Amino acid sequence: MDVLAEAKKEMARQLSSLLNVRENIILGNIEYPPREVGDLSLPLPSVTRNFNLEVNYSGKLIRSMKRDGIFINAELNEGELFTQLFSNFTDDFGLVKVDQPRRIVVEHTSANPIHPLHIGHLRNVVIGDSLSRLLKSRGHQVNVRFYVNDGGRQVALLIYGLHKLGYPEPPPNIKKDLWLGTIYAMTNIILEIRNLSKELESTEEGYKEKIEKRDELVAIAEELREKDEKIFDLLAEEIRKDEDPEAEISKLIKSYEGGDEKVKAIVRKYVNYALEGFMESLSKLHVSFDNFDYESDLLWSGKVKDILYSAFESRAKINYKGTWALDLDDFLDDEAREQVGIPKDLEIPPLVLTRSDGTSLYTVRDIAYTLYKFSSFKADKVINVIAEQQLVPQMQLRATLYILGFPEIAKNLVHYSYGMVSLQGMKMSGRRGQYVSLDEIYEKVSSVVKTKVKEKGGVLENIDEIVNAAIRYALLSVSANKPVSFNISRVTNFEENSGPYLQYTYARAYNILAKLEGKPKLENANLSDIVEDKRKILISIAKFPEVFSSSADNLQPEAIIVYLRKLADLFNSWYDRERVLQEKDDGNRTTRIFLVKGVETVIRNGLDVLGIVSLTKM
RNA sequence: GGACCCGUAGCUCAGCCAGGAUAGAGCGCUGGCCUUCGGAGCCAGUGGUCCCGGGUUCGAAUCCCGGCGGGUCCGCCA
Repeated sequence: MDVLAEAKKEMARQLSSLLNVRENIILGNIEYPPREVGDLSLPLPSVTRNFNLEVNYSGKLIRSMKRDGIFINAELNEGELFTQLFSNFTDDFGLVKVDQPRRIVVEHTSANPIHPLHIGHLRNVVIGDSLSRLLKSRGHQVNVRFYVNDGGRQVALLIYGLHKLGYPEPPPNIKKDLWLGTIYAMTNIILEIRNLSKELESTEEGYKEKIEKRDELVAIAEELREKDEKIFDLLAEEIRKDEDPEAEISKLIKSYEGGDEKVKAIVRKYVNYALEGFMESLSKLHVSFDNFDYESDLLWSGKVKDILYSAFESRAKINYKGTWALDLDDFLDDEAREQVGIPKDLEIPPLVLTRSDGTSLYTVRDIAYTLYKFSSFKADKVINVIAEQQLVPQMQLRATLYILGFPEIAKNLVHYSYGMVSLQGMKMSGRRGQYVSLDEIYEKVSSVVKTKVKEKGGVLENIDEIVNAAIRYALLSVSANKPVSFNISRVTNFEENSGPYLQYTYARAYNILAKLEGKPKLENANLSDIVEDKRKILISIAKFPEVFSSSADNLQPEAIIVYLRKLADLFNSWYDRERVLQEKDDGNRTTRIFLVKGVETVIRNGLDVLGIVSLTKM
């Protein structure tokens, strides 16, 4: 039950008759004043021209109201608030369910199965998982999916490299995705250098830049070679023997798309090795998926072909650079753009339908996948957690869906975009093997946590949960659309602004309650003890239902982080000043126990929707 | 060149979408607090042209327009 909402209603009801303004208009303008002038506030100019009035009201949840300049400030009756809040207090306090649950697909992470997950993926993982948890807690039906990108050129390139090596098995002492990543990067860089050298032979144009670029690539190649000289040299040798590697890769894509049984078995085997590695990394962060969708299944099922057929029938079809494409720009009017979230002035590039060799392209496969996500879960809404770099392709996707006759799907497809992650200035490239893997990050944070726990004489059993909290907090506390600079020393700083700080605060609250003998009775509480810190804590607890609901409805997990940190600050300040269990007065002790229970519950529920485990010992 | 994102304290960021009172945290720096429920804590101090210039408004960090700086994208890659 949202008692604070009741208080606001009471305030609005009174002012409604006084100002002759509709109640819900007032309700929508009530805010929390920044300073200690009251608990709730209505700026008069937002609802009326009549500023010069006097208010005199004393009611149930609202103790008093008075005008202060252009504001009407109200003071809450903390005793009534306390009684109402705790007379109906449950373990799931604040996790308010929506009236009309919806069916929502969240697709996230979906990393290419060709190299280990790195820090860029980590942001995707953490955002996607928190959104899923938030929406579930809000009462929606949520389906979490991982798109396995096994249909493109990148996997084909990896398989090409593995083919040159005679399809080796990964050595037992190395993580499979890491091993694949090295082979992929080696293959890619050898081919890049080869292609560049060819260009240098045939053209004078941009000679100097190309030489410089080649030198850069050679330097990267040398670094890669150090990882495993035998494999690198063998790969380079075998690729050199190859007359036309690009044709080989193209052939691979064709036979895989065509469903060649031998190729299928090989590709699936290695792709699944990569996925095994992913899941091993992700399980440490408590991330799981309901479905893994292989691109190739869409191809083999004919769903991609169906899309192509209808695209070929479309009046937007054009001939583009020697192949077929859809002209998205001229077939979307301003209204359509508005509906599917494409800026009016943006020139949206045509959607190329197939490669000249007949093989399929990512965005086209993604159209089939989008339709599949909607239909297989009967989804009202699909949220794709994808980096901002893919803004334009995601727009092309929505535009195409609109043009091909799926306007509703285009409208309900949400691109949840997030900014770049950089690691202390270093730029990452999976294709070149330049990245810091998620496992490395995890290990680094973990070793710092171990050292700290030992220093403090804490328990070792929850180290993994502290690492998870530190990582999630660091990535979630920055709004998704902002770029993030991931800095290990900041992530491993567990002072006030951190996940472990919240866990620590939780443990404090929990352990007070754990030592409790007997059950406190609400009617024994001394309401006049609710002053200063305690009053602030009470009001803060009462805000949780509102914070949670709006965080979930606006897809803003960071709002919960900010709120929990403020609550933890309030609690810790008070904790240092006053006792709970040692308090002599029974009435005061009872009041305080209820407040601690409130804090404990709110932090537990808040952390839970963020995927952070509340610890009772650390 | 065009489009999109970002610009708030020395550093990292909340607040901006739904305008409201004297702009908030953490780190850093200075100085204090361990006989009491867990010091990963608490208290005090330090620190701001909210990138700049216009406009709208009773009121702008927040909305609009124009700049500046940084990033991203503009592929028959994903």
